[in-house]
Amino acid sequence: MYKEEVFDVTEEVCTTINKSSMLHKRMMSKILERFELTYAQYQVLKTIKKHQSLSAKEVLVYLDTDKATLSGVLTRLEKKGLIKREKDAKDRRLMHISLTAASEALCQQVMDIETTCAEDLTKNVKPRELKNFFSVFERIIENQNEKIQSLTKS
Amino acid sequence: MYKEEVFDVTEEVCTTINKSSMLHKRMMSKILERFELTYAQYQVLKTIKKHQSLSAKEVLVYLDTDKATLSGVLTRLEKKGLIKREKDAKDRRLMHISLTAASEALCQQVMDIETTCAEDLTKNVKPRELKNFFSVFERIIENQNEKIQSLTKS
DNA sequence: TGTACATAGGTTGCACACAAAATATTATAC
DNA sequence: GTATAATATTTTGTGTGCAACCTATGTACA
Repeated sequence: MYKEEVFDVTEEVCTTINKSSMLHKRMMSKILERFELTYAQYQVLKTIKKHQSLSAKEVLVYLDTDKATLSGVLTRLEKKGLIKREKDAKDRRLMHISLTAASEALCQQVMDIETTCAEDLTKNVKPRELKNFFSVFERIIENQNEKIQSLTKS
Repeated sequence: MYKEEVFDVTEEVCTTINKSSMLHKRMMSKILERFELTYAQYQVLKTIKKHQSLSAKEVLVYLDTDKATLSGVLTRLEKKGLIKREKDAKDRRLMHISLTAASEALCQQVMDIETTCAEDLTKNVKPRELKNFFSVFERIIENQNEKIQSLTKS
């Protein structure tokens, strides 16, 4: 009896996390709509803005995403004139990616809206509760990574 | 100072949720690989199994996903012989979707594995902590829905 | 020096997320 | 009783997620 309850709750953890993630993407998409940006594109812009200039590889690490996906996103951003790509003079495999003046301003504008919005999401959560929430979440993510590791090996 | 800290943490909530969601999909994809199923396909099978037979519309409500996406998933599942689609005799707009003997067994097999895996994800989380975790999460999701509502109206 | 390996990045193919439009069928208004 | 609106589902187009493969460049070592 007790065991079954644990199982149910545990499985609900996953569906809850997925649901919330989906909602967040929907929210951001709604916000980004009028800027004609997708969420993935915005994340890339934000990451580059934070570090001034990055290689594609570095963006991959920061966003924990896939190079094939990123490649497409970068192509579209470049086409829109929101990023510049330049080959490294020394190591010609490397691409230096940086924002343009237009995207600097655009990105900052969205970041301001995002901050305001994000603040509302935890408006009725006490700091102490939020801290515990993170503590549990960190353990879950650690366990997820472990599980993926063990599944990848076998 | 304090305010900035709150903002940072809040924004981290979103990235944490997204990260965990991504990890869960990766984990499930790894598990489903050898069954030649995708996570979306499995979710649809599981939903139908739980309710014996559903219309596409009903599956949409349960999974809170998109009808265009679902249509494609159903087409692929039917092609693999894992679901049957039959038009309702009275209302010929409705499709009754049900599992086949093959997919009943397949789905149960995956569900058993999933249960075992999901259990591990909260292995080092106390029941009380998990309860609080959910309590916070419910509020966040409620806030997300509110925010999306307000963005959709304007 | 040359060969094997590693690394950064891109391309291709399949599946999914989602908006918009199309299609088919039923319900409602008048 | 026919025009109109509503509903269920599919189709189309763009962008993303990801595995597999390809290319170009750099590094290590015999």
